[in-house]
Amino acid sequence: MEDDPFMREELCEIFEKDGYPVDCIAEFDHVVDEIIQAAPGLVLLDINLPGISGFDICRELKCRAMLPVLVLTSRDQMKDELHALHLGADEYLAKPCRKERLLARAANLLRRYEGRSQLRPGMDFLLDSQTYALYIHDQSVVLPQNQGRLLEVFLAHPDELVTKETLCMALWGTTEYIDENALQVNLSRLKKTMKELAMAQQIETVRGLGYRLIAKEKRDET
Amino acid sequence: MEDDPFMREELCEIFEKDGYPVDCIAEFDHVVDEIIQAAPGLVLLDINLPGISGFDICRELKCRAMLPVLVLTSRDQMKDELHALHLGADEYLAKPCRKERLLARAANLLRRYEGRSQLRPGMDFLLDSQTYALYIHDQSVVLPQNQGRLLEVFLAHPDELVTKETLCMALWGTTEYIDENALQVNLSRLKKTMKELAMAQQIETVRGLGYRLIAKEKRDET
DNA sequence: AAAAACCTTTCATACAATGTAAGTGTTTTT
DNA sequence: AAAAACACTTACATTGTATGAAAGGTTTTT
Repeated sequence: MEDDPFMREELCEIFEKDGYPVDCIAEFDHVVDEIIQAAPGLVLLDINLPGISGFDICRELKCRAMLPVLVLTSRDQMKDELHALHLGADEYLAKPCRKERLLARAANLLRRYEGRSQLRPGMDFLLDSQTYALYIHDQSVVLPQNQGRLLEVFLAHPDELVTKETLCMALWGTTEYIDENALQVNLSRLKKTMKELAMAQQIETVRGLGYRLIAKEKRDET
Repeated sequence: MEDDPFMREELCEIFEKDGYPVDCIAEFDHVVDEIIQAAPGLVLLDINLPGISGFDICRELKCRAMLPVLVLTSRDQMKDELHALHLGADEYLAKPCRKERLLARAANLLRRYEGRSQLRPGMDFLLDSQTYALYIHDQSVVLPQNQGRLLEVFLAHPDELVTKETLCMALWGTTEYIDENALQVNLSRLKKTMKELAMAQQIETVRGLGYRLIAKEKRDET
């Protein structure tokens, strides 16, 4: 995705010379749909697009598909970099940039995602599993440990049922004794912050069995 | 990494039976270099190693590479857990331990780290100005507010002199009264964490005037 | 050597995170 | 309809972390 025709040509050439098939996109309506349709192995995204924010595209892409995204920009400001990483960009390169470096990064990304690229149901947020920093809607919040651990478990099993035992394990590392109440309190707190952040996901209760993370729209199916 | 040959054999078997290729390490010189060279998907680390501290290895590993680390230790050393988690271990299991549990944790860690890009060209760290989450060396830490604010100010003026007034402003929003001591204490704490994280930048004191953030190598120029 | 500027540690306080306990709400069973 | 089981939320006490005050140490300057 690149609006400058000259740059676009050059990028295409670089990759095609190396044997990669390339799709160029210069029109940016419904671009995410298009990309998902095309199902490429890697997305090269220029942040400086006319009339539309590359950040928004990046975020939406990362929400709807598990694809490696390489962000290109001339603005080599720290702030943009941060922003991009929040939105899940995998790499970030300032242009101009040597083509060897670009190809190396691209190859690296492709290798890393090999066999794993896939469309993913609506995740509109990112959770740093080390700090439990939660990035959503260009906001970021640090979750308390317990809430972070719980959300992490749900993310590892999207749409699946998660038993109370599993959740207790994640919190206290033991299956022996399960403190139902403490778990409920922590879940309640997590739900509250999820609501406050207007997340598109919800924690659904499966009476007698456990819980499940589910997109809000899906709530009434089943 | 395991010194006991019997245990080592057993662990290898468990994982190989499940289809994971395994490298065993029983010699602990330059072990971190070796690990980084081998670039495994997961490190299994015994804390009780002869002649060397598993904690140190864990810390160094986490400084220099983004790898999931699963710490193993005997059950009676539970208080080590805190220590290990502080050094960035991702999981902590007491042995003996059922192999299903071990495999589950390992699989979970592998999943969690998969696709997580922490390569950051240019600056070797990033600071989220909302949460003060600091990303460095494929680690992430949430700084206390004051340390975050200070570092933020320095980032806004890289290599430039920053006066004490400016810093106090950032901390307490006033120029009227300046608490030199409190500022010094907070700077001291920031320096400490920067050292612990092995950051390539340093805060340099300009006697009588203020402070300056500067790359370590540059320190002796001027 | 003495003074000035700066640094770091220790301690007390304030605040946030967590578990306990109690009370309320909601299903399911009788 | 009542009772029981399960789930949710709030309030409070405890614990742990972040912070500033104070004191003593170190480096630089005179």
